[in-house]
Amino acid sequence: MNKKFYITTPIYYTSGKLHIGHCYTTVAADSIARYKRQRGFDVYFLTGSDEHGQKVEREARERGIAPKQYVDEIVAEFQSLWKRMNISNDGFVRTTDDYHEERVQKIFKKLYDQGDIYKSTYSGHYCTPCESFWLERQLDNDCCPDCGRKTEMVTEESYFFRMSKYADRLIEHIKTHPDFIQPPSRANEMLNNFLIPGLEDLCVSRTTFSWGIPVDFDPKHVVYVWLDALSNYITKLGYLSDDDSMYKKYWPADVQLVGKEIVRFHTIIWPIMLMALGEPLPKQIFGHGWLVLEGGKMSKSKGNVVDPIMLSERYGVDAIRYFLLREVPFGSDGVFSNKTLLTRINSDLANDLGNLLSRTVGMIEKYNDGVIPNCNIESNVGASVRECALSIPKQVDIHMAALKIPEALSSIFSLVDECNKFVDRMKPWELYKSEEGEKRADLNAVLYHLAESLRFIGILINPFLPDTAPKIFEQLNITNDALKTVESLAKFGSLKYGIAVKKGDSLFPRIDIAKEMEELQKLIPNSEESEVAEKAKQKKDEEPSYIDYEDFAKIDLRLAKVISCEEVKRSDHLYKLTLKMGDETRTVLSGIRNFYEPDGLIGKTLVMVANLKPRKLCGILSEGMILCASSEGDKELSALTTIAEMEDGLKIR
RNA sequence: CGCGGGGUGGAGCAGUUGGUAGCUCAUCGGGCUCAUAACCCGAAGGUCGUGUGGUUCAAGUCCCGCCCCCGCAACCA
Repeated sequence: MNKKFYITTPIYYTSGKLHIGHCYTTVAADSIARYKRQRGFDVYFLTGSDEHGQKVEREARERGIAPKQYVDEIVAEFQSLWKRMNISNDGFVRTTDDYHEERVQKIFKKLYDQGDIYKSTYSGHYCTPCESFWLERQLDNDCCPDCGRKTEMVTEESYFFRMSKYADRLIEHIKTHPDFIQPPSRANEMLNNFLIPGLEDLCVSRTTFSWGIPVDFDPKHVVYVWLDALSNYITKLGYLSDDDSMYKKYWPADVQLVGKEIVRFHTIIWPIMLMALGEPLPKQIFGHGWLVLEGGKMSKSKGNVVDPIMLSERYGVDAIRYFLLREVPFGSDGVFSNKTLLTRINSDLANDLGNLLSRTVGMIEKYNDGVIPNCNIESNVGASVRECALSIPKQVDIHMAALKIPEALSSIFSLVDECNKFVDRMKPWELYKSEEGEKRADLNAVLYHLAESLRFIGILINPFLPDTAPKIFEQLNITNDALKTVESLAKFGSLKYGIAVKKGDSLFPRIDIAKEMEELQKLIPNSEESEVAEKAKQKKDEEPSYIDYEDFAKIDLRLAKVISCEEVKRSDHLYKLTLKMGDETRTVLSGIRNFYEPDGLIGKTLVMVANLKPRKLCGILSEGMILCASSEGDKELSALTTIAEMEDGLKIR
């Protein structure tokens, strides 16, 4: 009987498109799953979608469709993305699936019946228009940090989960199971910040919205989304159902991959839920780092393409997988930029791996009529290659045991490296030219060792680059499945001789990075900024471009008097201005906090774009824009006004 | 204020229990021609944020002080 291995990704929230970061988590989980399958484990790999909650409800409403219809569309996108990325998940759980909802209700009921969930009252600062509760410290002068309106104290009945009861047990578990939370720094974080200071009971029901799983014995409440979402890991396996054989077989999970932002939920709420249910805890919660965009924050202006579909269409799925797996180190963050992506693809995949296959097959064609030669496998020639090849599987295993995927890949590529050096050292082209039989044997040995090493590489790389490995086998014309297994790596020299190789396309075509960077710039769909910048640059070089008067006339410029000015709490730069424009009053956000004190603005009459499409920023609707002059890099800035004092509301033309 | 992460040759990073400072990319020089202008060899480049601080025979590594960056933390209309 094979050993089982259960691995999960988080279920992703259906409030928008998935980006490269989600791909990272899922590709990592996929590689681990494939790796384990390759070593003979009975693997179950689960991913899915988290579909409930207020945010989804609201988005659906804005689009005028039913929540279910909305999530269906998004989930279809998720699934097609995973298909495209070659994700080999065994299950896909949706929190709107019947079985899930039913089992979550059972879990809730069970916890309630045994007294771990109890009904009580919750009081908090509530913003009615936003339908949100806020904590004392989140408030902005007793006002909602979202919309700025006054909040009120509201008391309502809610269900609470007795987390406090299990806190000590959890602390104990974390301390006695050092592998439970990985990397260990995260465990310290959880202990110091949350567990040791003491846990409060968690409010696990909501009545402020309805898009969720109703509490079956008290249907005006819906189950708190995290309770709902976390349960997916066991509901999918049939927990609390008539047929829980899957659950019995696979639970507890061996690895649960999560992004660092949700480590907290997975290492506190989730284990406590399981303790309360009397179920075993997962063996490991692994909080991986993030793929951050170059420059730190969101930086559309840097012009980085982060749409995984577009990237995979351009360079191939395996190139993207390779980059993700290689670039984010164990437990910390990796950097994404177009340049690092392209450099990585070129140097590792095209120059080293792709080229090695290409030159190997090329030489076999040229020097041995396209047939893999026989050779003495104990010859001195290639001893270092054999040694290297035989040592790699173990290295990979060691790294993978600690989920150090980048290091595992690096080990595999050290064999690629060794082979490339081997070629130069042996100079097969010279061996070929000499007529002596001795050299002929050496040449055969070189060719054979290269081909056999590529077989090793193909097998080892398979879990990470599942499209590439078969291409390697194809060109080497390896058809026997026994020669594609990890078991076959115990011995160097199993590759059959006398078989004709089949030269094929380059595994990874080399990319002209400079050209490609330009292309990418043009393709960025969400970065008007960079396009605008580029166009502006062009214009500078060429003649000025004119707009018609009608174009100008479209802009409704007005004088507006500042009535009030306050800081937007959730921003470092923004002021919330209240402007008077004749009879009308407008709220406008402006990023000029570093240049003016509120008193310096109040009473001033400024120039404002009055017909700019309103947009929400920091949760506040901004209904216009203030015009300012500013120097390069915003070193200096000054708001526009009129030379003579004029009445607010006047049109500017 | 807080909590966490970090500051190592041009860029991105390794440096386990203290013992000659490494890797990838980029740069420069050379070699080779089987290969995807790829591959191989070599070189230059670092007072390891800082304190003429402490411990030590010995500190990137341990201790202390200081400075800076980043995340937690919904952002330039």
